[in-house]
Amino acid sequence: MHTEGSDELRVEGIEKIKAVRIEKLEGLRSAGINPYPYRFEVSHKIDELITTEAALTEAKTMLSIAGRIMALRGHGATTFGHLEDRTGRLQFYVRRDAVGDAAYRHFKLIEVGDIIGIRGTLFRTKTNELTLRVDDYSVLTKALRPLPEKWHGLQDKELRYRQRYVDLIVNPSARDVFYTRFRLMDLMRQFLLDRGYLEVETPILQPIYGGASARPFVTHHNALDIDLYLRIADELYLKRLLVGGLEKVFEFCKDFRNEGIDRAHNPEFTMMECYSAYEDYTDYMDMVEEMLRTIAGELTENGKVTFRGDEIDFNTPWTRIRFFDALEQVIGLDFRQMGMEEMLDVASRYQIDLDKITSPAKGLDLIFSEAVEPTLVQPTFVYDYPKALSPLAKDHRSEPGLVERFEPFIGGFEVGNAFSELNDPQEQRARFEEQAAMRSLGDEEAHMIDEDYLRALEYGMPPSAGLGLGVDRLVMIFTDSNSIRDVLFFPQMRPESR
RNA sequence: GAGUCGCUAGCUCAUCCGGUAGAGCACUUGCCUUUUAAGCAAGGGGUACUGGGUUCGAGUCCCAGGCGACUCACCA
Repeated sequence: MHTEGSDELRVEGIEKIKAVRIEKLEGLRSAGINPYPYRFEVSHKIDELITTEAALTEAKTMLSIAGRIMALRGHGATTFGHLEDRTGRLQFYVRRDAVGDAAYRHFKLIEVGDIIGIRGTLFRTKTNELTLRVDDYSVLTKALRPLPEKWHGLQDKELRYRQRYVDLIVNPSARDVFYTRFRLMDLMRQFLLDRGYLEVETPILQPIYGGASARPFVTHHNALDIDLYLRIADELYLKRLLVGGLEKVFEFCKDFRNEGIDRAHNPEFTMMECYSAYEDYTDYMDMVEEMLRTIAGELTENGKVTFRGDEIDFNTPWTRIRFFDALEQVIGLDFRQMGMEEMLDVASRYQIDLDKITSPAKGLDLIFSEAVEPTLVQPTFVYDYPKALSPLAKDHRSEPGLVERFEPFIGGFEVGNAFSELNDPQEQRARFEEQAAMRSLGDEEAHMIDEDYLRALEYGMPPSAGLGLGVDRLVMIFTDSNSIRDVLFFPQMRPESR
């Protein structure tokens, strides 16, 4: 790319800044220095230097670290700067008489944002800052663009989301969120592996979508000439594996739902779904409680997190309340025997759009979301849901009209969904047919009839508990993030114009 | 989807009632061998999101569009 030439003087703005940096890059090349070499021998990460300083200084150990230059302060024949690697930030000190005239001259072609490796020994400056005295350095990567302002960092949320790589360079708080995210996923994975679960993978491209109520993305396979759906859940595949005898399985499942984007929703998001043969939903309430207590214990000092100003405590046993009891507790009415008219009256008190109440079950669902959910700040299980809302859950063993289902709530957020899994193939077929009827009435989110899944159930699926946890939402709670975009590296955005 | 707010230098932000578009950081140049938010000094850098309109004159007022943020409504 040749942007220079006769009108070089007219190159301004970011192009001018890049041109200057390219000029320095060429300066390095003409001095025989490759600005993009292949490797560098790193002896220590910066946090190791900090923690083992005394021994290293005592032994005058020759050290090497690598990272990005975040600050430079030149003073003629000396230069101070800060180098940052994944573990921390360290001051370095370059002297002309230590590195030599030529190397010092070439060092002037290095600037903030470049990645370098340095070798030297530790000392403390007269202001007592731990510093690496540089004997020798290597340019590792020349950067052509300047970093954002060092004090305020990158503030513009749009830029932070679109150019996450820059956000991660300059905003430590952004890095922290993602370290927490992936540590949480590791802890969840280890918790399940420790209990004999097998981590599996199931299809993302599915000929029939199911396992949740949502509109899917559709794509097309050319060779087979069929439409395929990006999965909205992996539930029905994991339960096929239970039929196959795998007994305990889980998957970190990227799901895709073709719906709106807002603070709590991204078109692709991550669920963790797990299933265990010979257990039921009460076992899984215990497990979820223990899992989150374990995770909170590892991620926090005291098992407590602050989310939107509320302190959430994972140490104490969770509140467990039945769906209708929760409604009664908040609203003061028994919804079990309530007629449609009275329900509509209640719904109108909570500013619910009455047109959305297409069935008694839907009305209960909406009233619950509006009136009860926001009150469930401390970890709470709501259980024993109306059957009509749960086509994949098993009938309640003693209460007709209910299913053995629970949802964990934290910080006013629904963070998951679990049940004793319906494994009666005839009952499942009947439930699918109800869904199909709703579909034909125009409910695009109702389930499709999955004949292969029914065939699998006909071979026999052991009594099982199943659970889906919304990973993104849990990360939001553990990082006190207000938006799902803050816990996804690359949230979905409209394409940049131009 | 609705409402509110925002978009000015690479970044962070000013520009008061419509009157020549400014600062800090970054960058360039000079000086400087323990500095540190930024050593000291000087200098360069602008399609004010886009397109219309009003006006002698628009970053500023009006209209339309683009992108985003926040709040609300719905789905995890």
